[in-house]
Amino acid sequence: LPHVLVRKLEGFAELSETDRQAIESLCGKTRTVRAGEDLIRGGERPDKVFLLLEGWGFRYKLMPDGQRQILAYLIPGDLCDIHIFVLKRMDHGIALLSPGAVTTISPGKLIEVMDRHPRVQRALWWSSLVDEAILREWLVNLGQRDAHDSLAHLLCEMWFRMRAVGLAEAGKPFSLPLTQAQLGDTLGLTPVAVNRALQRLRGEGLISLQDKQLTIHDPERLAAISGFEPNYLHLDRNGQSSGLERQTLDACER
Amino acid sequence: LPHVLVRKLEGFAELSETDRQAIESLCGKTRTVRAGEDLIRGGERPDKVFLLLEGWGFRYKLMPDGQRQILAYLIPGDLCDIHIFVLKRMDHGIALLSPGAVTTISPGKLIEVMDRHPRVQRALWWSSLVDEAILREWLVNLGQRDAHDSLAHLLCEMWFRMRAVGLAEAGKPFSLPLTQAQLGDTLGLTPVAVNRALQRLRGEGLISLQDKQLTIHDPERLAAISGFEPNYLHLDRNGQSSGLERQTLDACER
DNA sequence: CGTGAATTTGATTTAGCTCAAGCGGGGTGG
DNA sequence: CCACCCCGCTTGAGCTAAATCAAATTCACG
Repeated sequence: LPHVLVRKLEGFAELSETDRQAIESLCGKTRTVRAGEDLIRGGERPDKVFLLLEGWGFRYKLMPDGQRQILAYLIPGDLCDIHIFVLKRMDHGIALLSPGAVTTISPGKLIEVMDRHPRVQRALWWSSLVDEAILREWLVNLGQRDAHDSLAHLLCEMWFRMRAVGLAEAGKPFSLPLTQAQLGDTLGLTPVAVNRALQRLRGEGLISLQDKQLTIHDPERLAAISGFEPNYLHLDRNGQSSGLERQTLDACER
Repeated sequence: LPHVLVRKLEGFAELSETDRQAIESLCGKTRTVRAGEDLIRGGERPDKVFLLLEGWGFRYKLMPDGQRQILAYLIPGDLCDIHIFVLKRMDHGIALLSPGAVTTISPGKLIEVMDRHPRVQRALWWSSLVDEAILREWLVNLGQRDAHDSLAHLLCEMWFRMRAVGLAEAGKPFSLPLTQAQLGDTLGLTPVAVNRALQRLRGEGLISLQDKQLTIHDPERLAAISGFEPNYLHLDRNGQSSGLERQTLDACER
C-alpha cells in the first residue's frame, strides 16, 4: 500500500524513489487515538510533529464562554503541522474527530530530510501554502456567504480534498465524520441552522448525508450555487494537483 | 534609518551584520503606488515578490456579486508574499489602501539569500507562520464574535502589529487608513454596522478615531472585552517578539 | 432495554442587513 | 474663487437570516 504521506506529496511534486524512501523513513511507531482525544492543546509547547494516518482531525480554538471555532480539518496524510515546532507555544489545539491513528516525526529528522531532499521540502512548503489558501477561503465563507452557500462550499471542498488523497470518487459516498454541531463550529452557525441548511441541500437534490456518509449528487450545481472554485486548492498538476512554473522550479532546485 | 524589513525580521531572529546586508541587498528600485492600485490580481501568475515599504496594503477576494472579502492587511515591512511565487496563479489579489511604496525582489535572489543565511530564512518562515496565525484569529472573529467585539479585537491586533514595527506607541494615535466600508469587508459587516460598533466603542471611552488616526485609550479594557490574547502574534522575544526553543534553534542551524 | 447524544421541528427573538435620506469636506473644473 | 459633486460618515426605520429556547424523535451503545 502506498504511504499516505507519499501519496499526498506526490500531488505537489514529482518524487524520486529515494525521496519516497526518505519520507517513509520519517515515521516512527504508529499510535491509535480515540475520537475526541487531543493531540496537543493550545498553550502547550510542541516537541514533535504528528502525521495523521487514519481518521479525521481538526484544529480549534476555545472561547472563554466555551464556544469553539474549528480552524481546519485534517485528513489522512496531513501533518499537524510541519512547522509549528518553530514556535514556542501552540496558539490553538488539535484533536481527533473520529478514532484514528497518528505517527510522530522528530523535528530534527524532518529538517534533515528536507535538507537532503529539496523536492520533498518543496512539496511540504507547497502543502502549507494550500493550508493557508483554505484558511482564506473559509474566511470568505464566514464573511460573505449565507448558511446554505457556505455549507455547500465546505462540502465541495471536503470532496475535492478527499478525492485528492484517493478517499472519495465521483458519484460515490465518502466518509464525513462530522456532527451538525461540529459543522456549526466550523461555519459560525448553530446546530439548528446547520440542520436546516442540510435539509435544504437534500431537498434540492444536491446531496445525501446519513450515517456520516456524504454523497454529492450534482457536483457542478453544488459548486455553482456556492461559488466554489477549486483553484485555491492548487490541485491542477496533471488534473490532480497544481504544477510549478518551470523557471521557479529550476530556481528552487539551486 | 534602519531598513523596514530588517527591523521586522529582527523581531523574529537575531541577525548578524552580514544577514542585515543580505536583506538590504534584496531590494531593487522602489516604486510609488497610488491608493487603490493593484499590485497583483487574482488569477495572475506572479513573477516577483513585493516588499511593502510605505503605506498599507491588503489581500482580498472578490465575489461574483461584487462583494469583497479582505483577507489580510499588509503594513510596511510585509512581503506580498515570500512564497506565493511557488504557486502557478494567485488565488487572491493584493492592492494598496493608501498611497505607498514598494520594492520588488526577484525569487531567484531571495532563494539565494535564504540558502546562504539560515537565520534570515527562519525569520521569513516565522513571519509566514504569524500570517497564518492571524488568519486563524480572524476566523474566530468572524465565526464567534459579534460586531462590537470583533471590531475591538481587530483594532487591538493592528495596534500590536504597528507597535512591533515602531509605527505606534502606547497612548499615542497611529495611522489606520481604513474606511468603515473596508473594515466591514474585513469583518463581514456592512458599513452601517461598522459605524454603529465604532460609535459604541467611542461611547465606552475605549478609542478615538478621526481623520484615519486611531487612539486607543484603554488597551487593557479593549483587549478584555474582545478576548484579545496577543500570543498568537508570537511577539514575545525580549518583550517584542517570540524566541525559539533552544533545541529547535540548534536543529535548524544544522 | 435504557440512557445520553445527535437530529429534527416549531415558536420567538434579535443582531445585523437593507433601504433611504441627510450631512460634511475635500478636490475639480468653470 | 466659487459651485458642484462625489465620497465617506451618520442616523433612522423596517426586515430577515440566523440565534435562542424548547421539546419531540431517533440513534448509538453499553
